[in-house]
Amino acid sequence: MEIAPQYNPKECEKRIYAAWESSGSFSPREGKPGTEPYCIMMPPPNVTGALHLGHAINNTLQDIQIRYHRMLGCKTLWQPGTDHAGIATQAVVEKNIFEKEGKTRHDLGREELVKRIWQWKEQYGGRILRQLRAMGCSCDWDNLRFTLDPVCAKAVRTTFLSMFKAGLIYRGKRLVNWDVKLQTSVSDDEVVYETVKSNLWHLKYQVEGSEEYLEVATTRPETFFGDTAVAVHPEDERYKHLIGKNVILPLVNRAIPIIGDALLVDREFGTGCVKVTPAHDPNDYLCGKRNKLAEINILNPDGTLNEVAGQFAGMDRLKARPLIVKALEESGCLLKTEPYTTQVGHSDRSKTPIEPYLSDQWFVVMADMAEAAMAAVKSGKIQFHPPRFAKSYLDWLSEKRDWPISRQLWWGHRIPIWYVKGVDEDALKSCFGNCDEIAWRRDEDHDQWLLCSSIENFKPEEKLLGADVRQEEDVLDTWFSSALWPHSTLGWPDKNERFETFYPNNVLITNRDIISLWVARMVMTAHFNTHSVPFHNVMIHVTILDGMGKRMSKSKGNGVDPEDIIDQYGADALRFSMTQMSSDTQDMRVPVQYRCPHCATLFPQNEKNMKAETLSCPSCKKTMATRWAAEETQKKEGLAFLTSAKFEIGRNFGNKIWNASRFAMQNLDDKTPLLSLKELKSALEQGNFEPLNADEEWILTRLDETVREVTASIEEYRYHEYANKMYDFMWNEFCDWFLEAIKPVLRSEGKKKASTQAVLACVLQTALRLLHPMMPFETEEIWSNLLKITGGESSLLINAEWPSPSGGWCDARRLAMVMRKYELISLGRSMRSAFNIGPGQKASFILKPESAEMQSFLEGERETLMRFLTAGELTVDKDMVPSGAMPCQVTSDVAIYLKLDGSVDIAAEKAKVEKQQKEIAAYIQTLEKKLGNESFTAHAPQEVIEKEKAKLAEAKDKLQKLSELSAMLSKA
RNA sequence: GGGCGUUUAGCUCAGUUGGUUAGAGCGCUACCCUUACAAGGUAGAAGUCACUGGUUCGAGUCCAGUAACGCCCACCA
Repeated sequence: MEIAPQYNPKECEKRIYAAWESSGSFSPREGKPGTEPYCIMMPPPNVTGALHLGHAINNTLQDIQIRYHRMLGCKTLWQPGTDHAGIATQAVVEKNIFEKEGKTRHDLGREELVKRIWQWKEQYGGRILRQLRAMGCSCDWDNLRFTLDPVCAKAVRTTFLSMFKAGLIYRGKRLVNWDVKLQTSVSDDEVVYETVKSNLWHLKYQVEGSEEYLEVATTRPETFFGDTAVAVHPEDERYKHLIGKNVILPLVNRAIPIIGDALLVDREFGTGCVKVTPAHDPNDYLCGKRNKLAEINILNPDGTLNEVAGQFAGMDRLKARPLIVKALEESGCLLKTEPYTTQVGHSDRSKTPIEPYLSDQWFVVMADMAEAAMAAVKSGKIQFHPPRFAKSYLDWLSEKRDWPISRQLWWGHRIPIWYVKGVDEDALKSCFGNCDEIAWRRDEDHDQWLLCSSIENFKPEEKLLGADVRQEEDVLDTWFSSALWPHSTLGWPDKNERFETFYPNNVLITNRDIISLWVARMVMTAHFNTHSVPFHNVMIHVTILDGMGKRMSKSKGNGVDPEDIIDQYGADALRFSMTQMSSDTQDMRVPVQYRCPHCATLFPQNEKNMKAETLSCPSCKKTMATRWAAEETQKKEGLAFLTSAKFEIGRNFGNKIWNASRFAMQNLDDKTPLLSLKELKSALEQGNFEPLNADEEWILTRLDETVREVTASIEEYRYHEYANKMYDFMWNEFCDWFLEAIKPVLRSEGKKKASTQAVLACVLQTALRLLHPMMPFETEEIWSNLLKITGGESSLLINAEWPSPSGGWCDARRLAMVMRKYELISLGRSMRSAFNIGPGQKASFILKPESAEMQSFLEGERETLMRFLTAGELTVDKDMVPSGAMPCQVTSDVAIYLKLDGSVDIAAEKAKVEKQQKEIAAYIQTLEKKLGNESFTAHAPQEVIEKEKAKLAEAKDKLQKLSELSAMLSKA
């Protein structure tokens, strides 16, 4: 069978993924006896978004757990899905429609806009699913969920109704973060603060009936139309006497009171006087509540000033600002203007400045649910990995601020509330009285009923004839449906087998930035709906940063498409590199480069070129488009894609595995059994094979340890350890030593050959199983080749059993001798190099072991030693006495001499030996000092003392040999 | 302002309950296309473990403080 000398991911990835899918391997299947079901919910990405490397690491780590548990034999479910992402999606579609057709959502109307967004979803919603498949994610695609689909919608309505019945849902006027562009409120979490250079305007408010005036400062002068008081500190001697009097607002000549408020006013700041605008500032709002002040709204929903602003009514508040300042100045009420740098909240979605705005909103009462969610973590029912992330979760929940859930959008779950006027309660009772799915409550303030129902397409107006019935226009915050994800996707509230099997989920794997937005809310709703935790573990992984240390994100422009990496390096390379990066301490910097489509030159992405539409290649000077290019014509020049050298390690490792396997398979045949570690062990015990040689004992022992360590690493979410252990085992132990060591046996035709083939096949197939969760495509490809060559029945590695160690291959003494052999080879090679003996040139070595046991071991290993050392001659002589000066290296129980034809520079050799002597003498000194210290021997554990003693003995042996060598060189 | 984290080789990062003569990959130097692999092999150079103090027989590892950087939360008119 011909196997290519390089692994080609493109050739096999699609084919293998199709094979997995068509075999039904992604669907949960009956678990083996003694195993528990295992389930992970994929954090649902925004349906119209594109995944970047942050998602790639997230999904790689999930897939590793899923594949590992599948191999353990668990009934395994990875639930995939996407999120409708209310604001983000609607904003994108609205913008697109406006650009193409010049129409706003109000021109289109609700029904049409929602229809358009669904179309958009159908058109672009496939991209992330493609990306996930390209990455090799083994999710249960047959049960793909979407937060707006009927299953999730039912869960949303049911939850809302239960909360309504429990009195946890209320409607109230609140100051919300108003996005004037999208004309919706956004939650605190969706507001980002940006530093803005502005002014601080000092205004003069004349005290009524007095010559005195108060000086107040503001960054938003237009809000003075909404002022309903001026606050001073009640203990402030400067102003105490004015409390209770009024000041006259300039231009509008409205009198407002001077009040004392110790909470709002910081005496040290500015003038110590604060204008109070309850309807447009969060702190002022609270102050207004405390002092029962009027709330005057100055804005229209679109951000223009309303009639309160008199001559400025109808103007955008930002455009009106300079005019208002001018008017104030002309009226003599502007005292001064000073430059001021301030933090202004911006909408994360539309990037426009947020206006605090008073409006009617729906809220969920958090107190009890937050308490329960905190208890779930405090009691250990939910564990964070690493544990420190529990703190940010608990801190956020402890604030227990009510959750504003209404959004003035059209894309989302419409709030299942109907306002009913003109009927009495008897009418409601007679229409809906015996229905569990309907509840109502009186809203005295508006002389109406609030009717809530979980019934799909509920049409109360059809029953309540003659009444004034109107459904709430607002939709629910996206996080409301995401919060239900762990149970809604499993079909809750309907009783079903899937829910019973997989709920609670085992682990949630996510990034830390949504611990409060999402994780906390899932725990709360899970408790409310199911009286259970949604999952037992929360694994928080590293954040991917760009080369400048900034978080990778789509909007920043530094996001790298996983498919770009896969295109260049392959999915397994991406996955391996991601896994290896995934330690739990540091975030991972991934320096990003552009790749020129014309000449393949790589050049770094930086602040300057990050958002450029086109770039010119620093090498060939040709133009290329970036993915920011607005015009398709620009892209015809060629599209630069983003890449990062970080993934070369994965590709190189993949190629190494490929070639090691290729070599192995070239040396196996259809008589070679594919045994597990335990099967091999028992076959050996039954005498079915020749006894193991030292290298075989060593590699099997190492493999056993690797199985143990790697299993623990995955179980405990130490992914980078998993990657590194596999890397070391495959590259440094399996390839560099073992494969080299067994080459002669494989080329021979002796009795031993079949045994060595069996060992090789066992090690290879075990390693493939261990690697599979991390590098599924390549291992699957090699697996199928391996089965063909050894004549095994065809099967998929994805469903193979996870290895378990066997143990008892050889004792520690034997292992130490093998390691000594490798050490001697390294030392010998070092000498070759030091004396400029070329790679092809044969050299002569003499080994001088201390013991007869070592002598006989090394005799037995003569062939390997000679080959690894490219030796033409090798003597093992316990009683050897060096004839004249010879280069030498020592270990504690064997010395290795290099025989040279020409003369040796005795002085140079002596200097080398003396340098080593010095080093080792210093080392011995520190060890002796340590061991001679009574406190050490008294305090340190016995184990450590023994280890130090062994080190000392070994160092002394080594020094002894160096001294002999030195003495000999002096005589020469 | 509050919280969390980071600082180890030129770069990106490991370093498990303190027991290290401090590791890896990339990059660098020298030699090698040797019949699995040049996406490779062999040998090598390279670090005052941010700084200061403390605890300890012993500190990269624990404690306190300082500095720089990053993230989250809150936000002063």
